[in-house]
Amino acid sequence: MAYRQTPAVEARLQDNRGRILAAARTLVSEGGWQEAQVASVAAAAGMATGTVYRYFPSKAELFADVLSAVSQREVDVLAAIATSDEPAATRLHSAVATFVRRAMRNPRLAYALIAEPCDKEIDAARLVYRAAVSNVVRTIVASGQAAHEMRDDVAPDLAASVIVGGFMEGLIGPLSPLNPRHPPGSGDSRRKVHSLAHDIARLACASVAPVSRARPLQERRSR
Amino acid sequence: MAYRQTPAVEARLQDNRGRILAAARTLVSEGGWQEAQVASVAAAAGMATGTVYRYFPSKAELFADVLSAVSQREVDVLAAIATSDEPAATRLHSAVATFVRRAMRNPRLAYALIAEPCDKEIDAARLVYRAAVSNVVRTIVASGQAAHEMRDDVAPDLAASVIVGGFMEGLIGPLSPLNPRHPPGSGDSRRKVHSLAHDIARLACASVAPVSRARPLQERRSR
DNA sequence: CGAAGAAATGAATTACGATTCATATCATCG
DNA sequence: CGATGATATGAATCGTAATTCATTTCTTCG
Repeated sequence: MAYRQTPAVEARLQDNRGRILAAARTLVSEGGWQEAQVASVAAAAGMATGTVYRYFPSKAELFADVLSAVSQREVDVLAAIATSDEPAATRLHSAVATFVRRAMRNPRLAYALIAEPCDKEIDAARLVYRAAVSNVVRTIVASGQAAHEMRDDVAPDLAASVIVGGFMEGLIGPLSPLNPRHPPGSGDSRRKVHSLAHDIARLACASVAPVSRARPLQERRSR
Repeated sequence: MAYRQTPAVEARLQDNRGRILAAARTLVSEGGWQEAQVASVAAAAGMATGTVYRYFPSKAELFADVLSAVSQREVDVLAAIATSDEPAATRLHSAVATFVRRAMRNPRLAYALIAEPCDKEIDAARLVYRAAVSNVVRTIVASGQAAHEMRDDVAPDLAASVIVGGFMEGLIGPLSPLNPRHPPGSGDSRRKVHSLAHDIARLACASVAPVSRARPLQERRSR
């Protein structure tokens, strides 16, 4: 017996893993999924291709981990908002607007993670993320309904799905074209981002606003 | 010169093209994208693999055409509703509910075309479809705003994106799991489908309902 | 019928990047 | 140092369908 893992080594291994994740994240955020190749990641992390496979069993798992790391942070932010003691509508507005604003801080990355066409396996990982976000929103809606601050004639899961789908789709347009890139540092005219966030959040809130008894139900129509 | 295209031949060619599209559509609607292989399509259409390439330049274009054919029908249906002379809210409700109901008639196909992870190239074609649907919805919203029947403090494009993203996401859950399959013919308890459609449509309508002056803006909370 | 060109065939080729693995290098410790 | 096992390397391999193309079969018309 001439080997037992040293803390120094363990640290290096840990660090390598982090470097791989960071490199992968950077590549995606710069070139989208097109650049997301295992060999490129390895090169960017300063190691050989095969080494990546000592840390991740497959490309799909590697990028699923990237997705999950980035996403978990967002979910945490939303969860914090969701559990604050504001009224439900306020929390919903804040959650949606915050999500939008944060996404707009790195549009290329957000676009890649949310909407850009990518490998089937990676795409599948998005479902988990969406479900997590949807779950936080469901929490808000459910509490709003319990407090009679939100319409309670729709299941909270359904309302949450619709809201999440709505604000994500609303984001895609502004994120996607990768239009005239703004000089780095200006992010995107603060004003525009802010008002986009506000608009999307208003739409989200409106969909579950309490039905005023005064204003008769909109659609009479059946088909 | 000993050849000039005969109408009979032209008809056969045309027919072949149709058979390929039909076979492709059937395969997707039965097995999702997993079954969507050029060789399978050829076999299902009763011809050799290479023949498919005499009609379509690539797999991606073939399936993009399938997508576009199916989608165009839906867009047409929506467009008809959009141009009826009902109030805007009625049209919106009807458009959304109709879309949902129709999608639920063939959940497997709808799921594949709307949400199932698939090839990058095919996924890209979905954007075109979504844009077309969104465009119809935009029309409705814009007219509703013009008639002061819908809130006009959001750009119609944005509202349309949010609405479309919302109802599509709301659909995915019910479509996706491919849960306990219902015996063919029952489609899915009519009642359930109908109420799902109604619920989703209500959420969509609510997001652009006019802001009642009485009830102060959403995130302020009335009291 | 048969020449000429069109269309169909399907086995073989290709493309492409993920994944492997024999080899080299590094870390530990007696 | 040198033995032992861990870790890293990166060129070679693999897997999977899409795509091609030399050959065959069908159509047209003199």
